[in-house]
Amino acid sequence: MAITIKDVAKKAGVSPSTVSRVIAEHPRISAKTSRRVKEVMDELGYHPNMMAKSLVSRTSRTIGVILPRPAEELLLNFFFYEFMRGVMAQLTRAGYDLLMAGGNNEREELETVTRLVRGGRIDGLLLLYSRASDPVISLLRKEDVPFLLVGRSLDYDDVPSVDNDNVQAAYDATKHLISQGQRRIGFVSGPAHLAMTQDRLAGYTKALTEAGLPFKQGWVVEGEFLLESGYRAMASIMNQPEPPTALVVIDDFVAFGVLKGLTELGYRIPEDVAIVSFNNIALSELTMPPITSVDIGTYQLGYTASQMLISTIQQDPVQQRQLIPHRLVVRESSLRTFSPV
Amino acid sequence: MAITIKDVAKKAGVSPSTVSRVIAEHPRISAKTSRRVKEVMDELGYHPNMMAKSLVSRTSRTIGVILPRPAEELLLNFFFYEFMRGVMAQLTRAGYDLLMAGGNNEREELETVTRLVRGGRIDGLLLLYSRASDPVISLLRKEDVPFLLVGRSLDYDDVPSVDNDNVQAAYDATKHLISQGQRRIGFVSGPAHLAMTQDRLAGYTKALTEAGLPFKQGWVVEGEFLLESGYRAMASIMNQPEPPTALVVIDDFVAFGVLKGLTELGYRIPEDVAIVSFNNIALSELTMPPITSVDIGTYQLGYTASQMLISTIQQDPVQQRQLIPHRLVVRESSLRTFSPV
DNA sequence: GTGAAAGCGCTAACAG
DNA sequence: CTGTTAGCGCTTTCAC
Repeated sequence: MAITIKDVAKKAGVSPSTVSRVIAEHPRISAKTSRRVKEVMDELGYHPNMMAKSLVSRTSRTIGVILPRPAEELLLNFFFYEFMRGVMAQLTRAGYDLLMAGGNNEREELETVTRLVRGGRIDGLLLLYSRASDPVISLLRKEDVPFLLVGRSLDYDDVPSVDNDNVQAAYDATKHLISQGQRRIGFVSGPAHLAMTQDRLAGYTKALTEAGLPFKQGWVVEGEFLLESGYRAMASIMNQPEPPTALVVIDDFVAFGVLKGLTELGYRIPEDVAIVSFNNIALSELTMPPITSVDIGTYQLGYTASQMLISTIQQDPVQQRQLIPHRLVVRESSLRTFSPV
Repeated sequence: MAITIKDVAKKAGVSPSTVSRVIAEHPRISAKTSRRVKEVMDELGYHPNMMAKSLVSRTSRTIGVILPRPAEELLLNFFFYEFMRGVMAQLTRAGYDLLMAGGNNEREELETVTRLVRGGRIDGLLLLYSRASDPVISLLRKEDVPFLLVGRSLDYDDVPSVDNDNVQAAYDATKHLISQGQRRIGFVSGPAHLAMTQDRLAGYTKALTEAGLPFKQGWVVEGEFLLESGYRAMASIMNQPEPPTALVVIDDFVAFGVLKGLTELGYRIPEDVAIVSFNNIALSELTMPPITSVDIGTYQLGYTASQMLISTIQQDPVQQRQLIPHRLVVRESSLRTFSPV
């Protein structure tokens, strides 16, 4: 039998309510009593029963995270651990725990969320994706549950979220290529239904337009976040009368495929084709040549996401949408000067 | 105010206990009542309050996972998501939730575990590392909390765990090189204090010995699970009078560095130096050449780990230690025949 | 400043 | 087969 508040009370010669007040740091409690009770708690190794506490307080000091299904985003593979470290760092600081849940399909997912929310297991929810017309978001809004989206909702623009400025990031990446003297710049894209893809494509287009460079439909290939995606894209994109001499690639993972495809086709990087990519995963600097990539601040995304969510839960004022700064990490794959033509 | 068991009871014209019995699928309840109550539950959108349930049942149907600190294992970056998917799949099936916690240092970590265990928040714990003389394990044993280790404990051999047969895996990998005609085989190692490193080194040595091949101290380099580790190792290992013509590398991540180091030194892979590695992360097939790697069944590790832990919690008989099968995925980096010498 | 008592939502004897 | 009753461990009025 675990030690309860009563055991502490008895040994300290006070009432259970006093012990409770000491735990809650109630102001109207004498310093002496407080000290005495704390001593006894230590002696006995007392730890409050969270279930009882939650039952009466109607909060769990726990936030939920739905583990995305693999189909959704393969890039999570390299994103998830770092992101969760950021989340955990903030949660630990704030004294919250994290409950991870999931479902094998949309229906199960919705059921899980309902169960957790209605069952009082979580005080808020962190969402790691942004599908169009997401029933989970509708549910959370209806039930008035605090939640926060990592990314951007395509349906609502008043959804609390933390994100990168993907338009600006792609703009910067493209600008970088332009500053290297590139004029024929293509774009290897991701799934078109993702906000991230749309935003990065927009930034790319914007940079081209501003610089008065041509935008060619044939220079833009849509792909998946898959191993082969970038690889395959090369056959089609480079097999044109006037192929691009530089590529903005949606993600490092895809960029590895691009690199491989180009090499096999006999192109040299960056001499024949320069490459800029996104997400800056640990391996970007290990390829040959190392890939220039936009660091999206994965840890910071997680840290800020949980911070905002907790603020929402505690009804502190928060801005609806926060942007995490990105940073272009220039490596050889994009440098004209690296090997002058 | 959420719907409680009382609301359901009133509307269904029964007592709260009857509703409770219906939820628990108690055998002595009439089919009619059961149906009626379930109808009402659906109508009202009732979901049981988990806190109240846990309080009285003294179980939380939740297992804990301690998020390892980054310093511990960088290879977790590529391991974590896949592993967690396996864990979640099994937990969802079994109707358990997952609580993730962590600490910034050993003391905090121990405190967190104590808090969760004593506070009744978790029924068992999944440990993702195996430090020598781990205070967390001592605590869990003392408190008699079900737990399961992923990997192998260096201190106790009666700790419930799920692991790969790393000796056999390294043996197989080395054997493969030998079958390719390799006779001078080196080993790029990881941190020596890890059981995984020790086991793989043992398997490597065993294969050499069995084949009557020389084991040279200079052909074995210890490293970290770091980007530069494999890269740097090449300078020292290849700079010997008789350098190895094949390498067994502790991890894919390190192997990327090895690949890069060798290429820069002017060696061709696999013609001059053949490579076999471990963990088979998604990028192993994207390098040039693609790397032969031992797949360790990451998803399966997670799935089995939670399965075993749940069995332990439910006091079903479980074997203390379970091994997940590995599988050598042969790619170009190890094939002599690929480009005959 | 502290204690007594009621109750959070649920389960589990004990009756009937 | 079902209802009544008594808590699980904690917080929180309401007294004093």
